[in-house]
Amino acid sequence: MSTAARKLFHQLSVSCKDCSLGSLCVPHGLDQPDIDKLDESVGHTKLLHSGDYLYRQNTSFKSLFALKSGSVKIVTNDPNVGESILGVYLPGEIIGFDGLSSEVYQCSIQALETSNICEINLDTLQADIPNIYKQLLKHASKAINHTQTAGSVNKANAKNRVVSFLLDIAERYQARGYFHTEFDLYLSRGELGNLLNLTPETISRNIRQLEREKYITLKNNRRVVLNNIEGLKKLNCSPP
Amino acid sequence: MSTAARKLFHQLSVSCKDCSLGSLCVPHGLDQPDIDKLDESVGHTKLLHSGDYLYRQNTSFKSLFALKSGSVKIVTNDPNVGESILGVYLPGEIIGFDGLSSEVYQCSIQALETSNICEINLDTLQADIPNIYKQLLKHASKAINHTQTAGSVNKANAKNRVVSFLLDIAERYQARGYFHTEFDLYLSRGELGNLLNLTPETISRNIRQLEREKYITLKNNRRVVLNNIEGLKKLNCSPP
DNA sequence: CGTTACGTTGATAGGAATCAATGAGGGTGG
DNA sequence: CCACCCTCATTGATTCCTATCAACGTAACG
Repeated sequence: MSTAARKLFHQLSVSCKDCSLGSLCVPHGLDQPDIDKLDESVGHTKLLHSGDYLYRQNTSFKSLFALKSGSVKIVTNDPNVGESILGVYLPGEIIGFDGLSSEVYQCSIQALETSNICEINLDTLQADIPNIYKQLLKHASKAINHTQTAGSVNKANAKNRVVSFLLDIAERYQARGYFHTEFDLYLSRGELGNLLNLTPETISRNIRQLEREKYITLKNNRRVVLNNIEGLKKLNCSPP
Repeated sequence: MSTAARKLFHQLSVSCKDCSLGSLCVPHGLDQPDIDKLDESVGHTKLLHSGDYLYRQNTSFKSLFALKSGSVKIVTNDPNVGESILGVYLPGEIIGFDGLSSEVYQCSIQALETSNICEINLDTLQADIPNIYKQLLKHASKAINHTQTAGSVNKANAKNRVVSFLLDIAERYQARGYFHTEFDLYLSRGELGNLLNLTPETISRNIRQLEREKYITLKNNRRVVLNNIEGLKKLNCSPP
């Protein structure tokens, strides 16, 4: 880690009330005493590098986590099917619900880039902050809604699935106030295909066609610029 | 409603501690005082008939619900895509998480048969029972896991999707102690196709082929008998 | 500079969608 | 009670989209 990076990292180890995520994370809706209590239960920021695991499938549940910066993928490994990528998490999103019901993580979380993550230990929270459970329940609810709509993407053809994915990422960045018309795809064509139930070849063909149609521009194959978000949305509204 | 049915209905209006669902529902993990508090927050059992809505998409969130008997489907209506069936709920499962994060139900719930449903009013629960939030969070977590695995079914071919659906229903009945090798499909071929991202014709062809192969037996087109669950599981493990 | 993994592009094959026709069941009204 | 209608299910023929197979290009890395 470079000196500059180290400095940046330390800046990120702040308390919940000073955290740049602000209302995007769990504390939203809590009053000051509750946030202070939350602070005590939130461990130091973890630093993950690309490829590092936050936790692995079939290990015992320890905590929920809040993604502070970077991005990670959530994957399951079923011996019959192989590795399935279920989605990606962006800053401000809560990770770990997959382990809550059975006390064993049902998925693995792997960093797609350098990422900072806060640990939310439910045991130390105890019953101290009832409101925080309400907040977590809301996050879980949002996760359910997102997973469900992501599942219905499978009804669309290949092109619309790719477009839906790009728009989904853009909207999630936008909802959190990030620049949303240009971002890195930290997933390879193969991983995108895995996520969208398509082959790498089909992903490539459709991304290239979107580029020929001027909807997007590619930089170095991994960075995508959305030139015409409204056009992309229309594409999805009126299937060919 | 017949006299017998009315009598049955009244029998079902019992308190949480006497409910036949027992540990399958929310109270699991709560102590007696908490269950008593829960009882106060649980409204009378609602009776729904086939086609009735428990709630409709885009209406404001009121409560979570516990399905006591019967079955319902959860659907979303996107003007671009039309109606999408996201899944079915069986007895002991919690309904309504889709409305929790935004305070507006994101889906509709429609009864597939005569069904009894308990209402769980979160407002009256307040902060009285911190543990209940823990329980609800676990239910939400389970829902996330289920939705995710259901989504990965879309990677399979048509036959395996049908098999996965049948096995999923069977396992959920079994987990709750119900007879699980014979049950009614309250979904039409078209609805099954909608749920599994296939056409009614494809559903029909695959169901009939499973019947020809003796894996299942159909009664009146809607009732299915699983003759060889182990065989069905093997089918899914080793795709052709 | 070779190696390796990833991405692109083309040709072909396969599986599900679509189109079309018939069959079966359930309810309604004559 | 039966004929009719309407919806759903089934089955076959054909089409279309994506997977598969194959070859080549490209970039990062030691």
